[in-house]
Amino acid sequence: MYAIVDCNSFYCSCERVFQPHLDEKPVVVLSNNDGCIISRSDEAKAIGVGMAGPYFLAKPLIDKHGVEVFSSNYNLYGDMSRRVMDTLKSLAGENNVEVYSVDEAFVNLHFIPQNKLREFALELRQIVELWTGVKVSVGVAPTKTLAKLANNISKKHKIKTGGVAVLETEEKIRKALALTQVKDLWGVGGRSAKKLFDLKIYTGWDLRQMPEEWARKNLGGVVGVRLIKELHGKEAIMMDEYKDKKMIATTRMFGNAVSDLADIKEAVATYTARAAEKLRRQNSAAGVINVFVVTNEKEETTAPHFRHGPTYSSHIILPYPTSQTNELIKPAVALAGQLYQQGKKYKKAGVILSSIVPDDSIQGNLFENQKSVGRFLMEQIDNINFSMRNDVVKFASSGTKRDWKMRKDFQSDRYTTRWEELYKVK
DNA sequence: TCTGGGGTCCTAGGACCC
DNA sequence: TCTGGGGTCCTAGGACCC
Repeated sequence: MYAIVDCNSFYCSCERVFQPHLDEKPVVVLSNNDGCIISRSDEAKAIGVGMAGPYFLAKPLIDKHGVEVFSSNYNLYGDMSRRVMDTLKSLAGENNVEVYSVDEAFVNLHFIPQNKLREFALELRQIVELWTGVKVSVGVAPTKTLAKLANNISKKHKIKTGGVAVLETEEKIRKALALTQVKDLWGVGGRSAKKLFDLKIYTGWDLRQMPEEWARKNLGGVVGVRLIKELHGKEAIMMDEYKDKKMIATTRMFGNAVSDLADIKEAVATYTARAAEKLRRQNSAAGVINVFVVTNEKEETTAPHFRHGPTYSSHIILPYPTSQTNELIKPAVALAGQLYQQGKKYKKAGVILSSIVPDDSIQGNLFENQKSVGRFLMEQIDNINFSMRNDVVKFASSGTKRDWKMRKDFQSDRYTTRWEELYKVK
């Protein structure tokens, strides 16, 4: 049996831990650049604030009801996430916890007897809240897909379920599936949902009746087969141990559209430095660097209400894999220079590192002289930047003025990761 | 005026090989 | 005019996730 533990309105909950007067009040958290709404408290949902909608559209509603608004504070959320995950690991054992996202983890419950499942799930829930201040919902079932389904149920009926739903019998699974629309199943996105709807397959139970071979042909091949199996309670998606990332990206919208090559280069250099830090944190090196820019040109698109300009991208295969900021910034900035077109306005840029290998197994290139600033210097920079403020030490090409930096008009303090922003009791 | 930012896995099809 | 039958590796793009 598996549990999925999911933090309720995670980003909002993090803000509330340090501003308890906002409990029971409507709260929302915005994406970078204060663009979209990415987390809503139950009270905000009740008022009718939509998910992932643009902030400016929801603003009248938000003002009318006095909804508390926060810019995203990823330093805080990242640290709170670590605390929640550490708590789960201490209760269930490190090897039984798979961190699935910033606010979700699967827990393998093989060590819990059938008649104690609910008890243990409730304990997880209570202790996480006690130790971190974050409320979670727990779904328990024979497979990950069904556990996600149980979790949806526990969330939808918080009061009745106590935040915990356990699907341990065929009867309960059947009922739950019959009450669930296919689009709400884990692994069914918009495209498949529409296809299924056209085929008159409406509920999870309907879908479970379909043969695996049908799913192989009509529902994304092996992906569809796995889904059907999981709905039958046959485990097809196993616990995953932690794996290094195969791709590392740092991309941002600009606060304002920029047209200067110097600004673009500055942004790309900064993103590269950030991506290189992520790379070093997992002791990897990258063999390919990809840079892209997005203009604000109008473009014919299938989604006219959500207009991005065209994306221009290009990549370089590095002479040898590296994780050193200076070795990555040079080609990245060069790519930015190639992509840049005078007279266009740019609203976004990004850097993607791929062909990632462990950095202790870097294959030397016979023809390149691998003289390096050395990992030592990188480590020192990372340590200083981490323990002090961000970016006390940075590369000159990252610039210093950053006109292109994003908007963050409502940011809370980084209570748990910066001494000078520590939560003040009095 | 203003619309995140990450990731994963899978498949199809092309290039190339014998 | 006729034109096999495998393989592998790589990439782009689709679909999905939070």
